[in-house]
Amino acid sequence: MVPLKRRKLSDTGMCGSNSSAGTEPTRFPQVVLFLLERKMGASRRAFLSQLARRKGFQVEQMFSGNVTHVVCENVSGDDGRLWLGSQGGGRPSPHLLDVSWFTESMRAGRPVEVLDRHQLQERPSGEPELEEFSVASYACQRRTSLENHNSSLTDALSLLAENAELNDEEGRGVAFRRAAALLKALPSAVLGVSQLRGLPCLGEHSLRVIKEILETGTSSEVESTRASERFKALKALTGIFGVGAKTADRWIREGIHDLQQLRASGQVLNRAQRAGLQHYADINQPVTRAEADAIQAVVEKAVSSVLRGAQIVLAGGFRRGKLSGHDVDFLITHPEEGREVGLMPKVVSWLEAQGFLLYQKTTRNSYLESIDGPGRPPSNMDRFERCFSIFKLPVAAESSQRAWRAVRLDLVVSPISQFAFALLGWTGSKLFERELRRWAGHERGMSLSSHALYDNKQGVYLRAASEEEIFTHLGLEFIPPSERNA
DNA sequence: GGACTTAAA
DNA sequence: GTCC
DNA sequence: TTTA
Ligand SMILES: Nc1nc2c(ncn2[C@H]2C[C@H](O)[C@@H](COP(=O)(O)OP(=O)(O)OP(=O)(O)O)O2)c(=O)[nH]1
Ligand SMILES: [Mg+2]
Ligand SMILES: [Mg+2]
Repeated sequence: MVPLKRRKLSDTGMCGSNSSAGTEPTRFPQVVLFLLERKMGASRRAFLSQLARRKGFQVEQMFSGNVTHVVCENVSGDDGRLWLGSQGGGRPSPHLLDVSWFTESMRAGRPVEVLDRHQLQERPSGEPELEEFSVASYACQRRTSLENHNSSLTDALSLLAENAELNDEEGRGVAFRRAAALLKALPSAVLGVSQLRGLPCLGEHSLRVIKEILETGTSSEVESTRASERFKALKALTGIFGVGAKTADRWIREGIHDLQQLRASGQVLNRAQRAGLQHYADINQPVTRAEADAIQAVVEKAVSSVLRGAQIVLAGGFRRGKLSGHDVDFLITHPEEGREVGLMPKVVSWLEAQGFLLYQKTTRNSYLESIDGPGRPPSNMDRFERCFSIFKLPVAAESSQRAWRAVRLDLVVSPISQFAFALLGWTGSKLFERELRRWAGHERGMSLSSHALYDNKQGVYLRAASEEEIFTHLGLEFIPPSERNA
């Protein structure tokens, strides 16, 4: 029913455990052991290390060129060699051995001769001990916390995704986004591509990039893209609020590659772009959680002074637990359906009157519903839904400096009947939202937006008073906000 | 060879 | 680029 | 075309 791809993961696990010094003098100076922690586990590694030292073996805590014998458990030969290569070789290669060599040597009280059967096999030896590790196809079927065990890999794939998007190749972009998101969801660091073959979203190209990074530390494609003039120009220009991939591409074709050239060009900018250019440096500086909290206090004051009982919720990346973001997102509602009507212009006017808004664009909601709709009266004449703004946030500063910074602020007003959809839609991540909607359409024949969930087969809207109810409608396990960081 | 999230301006 |  |  549910698309699910299963495969074994030969787990990893880098060094970093602590253990006591040797208890006996070294009896076999020609043998220096190193026990690979990955898959063996820190406590078993410590136990085996101590055992070997009591028998007079030299066991190194850290891998170095002195090591002659590397002992592994449940690690494939490919992955073992990959790990060895990543240690920066150059010296004669040590033996890569299965734990069977170790146990036989302990029993014998001396290092036994290395035989073929001791060499690391292509297949991990303790097959039954391998934990089965399944990865669902859709990002909305799995948990993705902020704890990322593969950040060098996901950074690389995310850059390729960004580059595709900047070049107006959305399909390619989302493919790399999905590949990156899959690695973000893994419970441990990837050791070798052999662990990944068979997983969804990882094709030839992504695996090639991953392999190169595991073997050399970097990807030549990623680094050449990062260094390319086109990528740098696209990033600089789309860093302007109101400038997307197509406008940036046109400007580059006209010889405009940076802000200086743009200012000198006399290009006619729209209002959003003029504001974006004026506040370029501030807007491209990360917003901290403390700044988000400070803005929340102001927005709460604005909202409560124009409508008693109205409620405001921090959404976006901060609701997912991020410590910084590119903007701050708030949802506003009222427990009594309809009381929120006309609220957005009032809140915006209050903020403007207080001098808090450097820029704002308020957009009307023309969302249409039928009698079976989400349960609110029609007539959307004065339903203002969203406000994209630039907030003037007071900050501590020297007397010679300005005492504020610009922060992108998004406000959303939602009727309580649609609030769960708005909350789900505005909590993200962006990829998580796309995957939810793709799941809804492809697997359930439904259409999900930040206003409603529509059953295309029954021809009815499905009501929901909470995010949990929406997941239930979709036949998905509930994923809490902190686990939606796909 | 086509889909790839959905909606507003 | 990946999947169907 | 850009934004969420
Ligand atoms: N469906 C859908 N939702 C989106 C899209 N872009 C953004 N959203 C939703 C999910 C986001 O978490 C939420 C807020 O957008 P933001 O651009 O502010 O992203 P977010 O807050 O996650 O990250 P940030 O820390 O601000 O960089 O809006 C989109 O293209 N489609
Ligand atoms: Mg945000
Ligand atoms: Mg936002």
